[in-house]
Amino acid sequence: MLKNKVKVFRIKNGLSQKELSFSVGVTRQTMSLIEKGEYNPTINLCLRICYRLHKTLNEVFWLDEEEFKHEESQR
Amino acid sequence: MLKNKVKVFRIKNGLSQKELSFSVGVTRQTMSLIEKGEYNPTINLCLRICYRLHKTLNEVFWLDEEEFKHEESQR
DNA sequence: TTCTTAGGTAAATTATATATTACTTAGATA
DNA sequence: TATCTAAGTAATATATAATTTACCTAAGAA
Repeated sequence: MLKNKVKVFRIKNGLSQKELSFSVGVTRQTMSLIEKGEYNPTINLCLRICYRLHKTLNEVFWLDEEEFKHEESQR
Repeated sequence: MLKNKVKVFRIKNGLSQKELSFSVGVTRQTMSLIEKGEYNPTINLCLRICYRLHKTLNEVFWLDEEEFKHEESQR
């Protein structure tokens, strides 16, 4: 399951959904769905969001799934 | 412009396109286009690729654009 | 020669990210 | 009472990520 901290970092940057979404070139509705975790955004958009929030991909997006909690399970 | 090091890390892990793509649940064609930088994959797929290659998002994907080379230009 | 693997690519299709429009609630303010 | 901003959400439409099928080249092995 895809997790993210967009909302937390957006508020820390003093931005509204409207401001952040305009700043990265998407609609407020899209940003709302991303924050709620109901979207699987493209990496390009994720990078634009991260740069705007002065954060890195690793800090903002991650997968929270059993299969990924044990990195050596495959291979 | 979206850049990535998928091909480099895939080879370092001793994987063919076929093996990596099957391992993360996409087709070989999709992986080929991602490696060539002609796709803007979803963050979920990027994360699965990274975990499979034992790398982080920050190590594999980034934007190479003028507007993102100067982080303080906006705001 | 033939056969297999690895990889590039193109066309058509499907799935889904994103946009558009619009309605809603809640809080702050005049 | 308005009126404004912020945010959630739903329906429909559009753009594009990803699939499917198929063809190609190159290299190595039988």
